[in-house]
Amino acid sequence: MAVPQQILEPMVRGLERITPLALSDREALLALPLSLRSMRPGAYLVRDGDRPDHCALLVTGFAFRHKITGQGARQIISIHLPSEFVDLQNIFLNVSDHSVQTLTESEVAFIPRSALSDLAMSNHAVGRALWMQTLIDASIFREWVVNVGRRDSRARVAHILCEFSLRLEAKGLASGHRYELPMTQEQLADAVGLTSVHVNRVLRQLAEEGLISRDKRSVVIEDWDRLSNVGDFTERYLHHDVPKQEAA
Amino acid sequence: MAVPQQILEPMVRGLERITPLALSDREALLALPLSLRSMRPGAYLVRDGDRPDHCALLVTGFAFRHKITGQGARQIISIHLPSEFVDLQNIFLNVSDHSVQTLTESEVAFIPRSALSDLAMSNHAVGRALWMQTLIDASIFREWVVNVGRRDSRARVAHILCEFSLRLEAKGLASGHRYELPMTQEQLADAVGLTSVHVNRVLRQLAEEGLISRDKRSVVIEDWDRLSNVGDFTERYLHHDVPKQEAA
DNA sequence: CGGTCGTTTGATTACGATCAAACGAAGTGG
DNA sequence: CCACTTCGTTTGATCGTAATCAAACGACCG
Repeated sequence: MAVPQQILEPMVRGLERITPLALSDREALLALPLSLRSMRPGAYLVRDGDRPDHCALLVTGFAFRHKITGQGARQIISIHLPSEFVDLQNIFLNVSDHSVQTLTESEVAFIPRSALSDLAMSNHAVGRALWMQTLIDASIFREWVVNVGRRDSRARVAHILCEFSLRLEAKGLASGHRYELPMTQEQLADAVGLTSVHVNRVLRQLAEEGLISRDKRSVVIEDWDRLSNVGDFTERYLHHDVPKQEAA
Repeated sequence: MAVPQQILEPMVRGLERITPLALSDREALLALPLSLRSMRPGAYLVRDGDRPDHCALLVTGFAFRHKITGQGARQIISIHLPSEFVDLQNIFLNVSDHSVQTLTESEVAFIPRSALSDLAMSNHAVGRALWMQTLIDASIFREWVVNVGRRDSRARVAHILCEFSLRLEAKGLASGHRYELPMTQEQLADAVGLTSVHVNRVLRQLAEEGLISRDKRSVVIEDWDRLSNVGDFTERYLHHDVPKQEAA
């Protein structure tokens, strides 16, 4: 269980990787009101069509956003790691256009929309950081359009494995291209626009070729160069280098 | 050729459809410095990897954003109508993660990044409006992920035809579900993740069934109910109703 | 120990890609 | 003004990737 003062701290550190924050900015963020709830795997944080009065922040655990088509097919639109906002767009958009569910047992901080939007409007640095976070989210959506629209099955799976590795490592949640993938193959399939049967075959083949190894949910990228090549992976879209670029 | 004072006016009206602006907010937007350029079809406004020092606003004409995969395939990520910003995320992201090209002969206003970000940070209403515009862009990206990830070819094409119709009508650029589609079938194919050959067959079939009719680039949606049903189209993701919802 | 959920494997099908070619419209230059 | 090119559309034939259908297996859990 997260200690109260530490609940928002990783989120603040995440924003600081995007843009500099003064001590007062950090304190304002840490002082945000919130209600903390434990959620079981598969619990809904937001439903398509909701008019949420709060934004959800993952304190611990993983979550995903998705939409269901009229034919009942599911497309997963993004995966979220601990310390990330899962529906920051609801700070200003009134009706949610998609659903968010936990992947794992999670602790979720619900922050009132008004408190978040007031802070974003009154504090320039915080507003800028939150806005930039939504811009980076959008960049990842764009890459996912490309992934499902123009890559074959091998590349799609390889690409998403590379993305997870870098995002987890950027948060210090993994190292050495080794991590726990908190998704079933069916969820992975819905993230890359394939069937779970086919994802299974692709994963097996990537393992046979020595690009990755797997055990249960754990993934090790054994050959980053070849896997990122197969997955046509370039990290620019993650914008992990934003502050460094500013200095350049 | 646009008259100087009127260059930014449609953009301002677009932002006002999103969130209320005071007279002073409108004047601040209209006073933004810009350099206006005429561009031929296919001209690049931004290139993947650029560090732009300005944001591009389409004054007249149409444009699209895209990425090219390592295998040379192109995925179109969004289409932009007159009066829209085509790369508003570059207000805060330093390196562009995709390219933007005109579809048609266009007039483009290049606004210095610093002028736009200074205004967004100093003027709450303008900042909020621009932020919301980037959030709506992101919502459309999410729907496109679903479109290319989980819909069959008929639905993909029908869906995008419905989207264009509503977006054009919202700007007063079309009415009666009748409009000029400023794209080749190959560009349409790259937007929906298909080949141009297959898009051609789908369009022909939709026309044979009486859902649409076509002549050159002009499209008429003859049966909105059936086409939106085939395309699994729901307009929520366009967030055209944002202000009305606020009042509710 | 049965039951559920997720993974794995095999057999067959089908949707959209690919390859190929003709056609039409618009633009260019002799 | 007409040949000629270029670009986009259209149609046909064949191919291949991933979907679908089906079933067994393994792990975890009550």
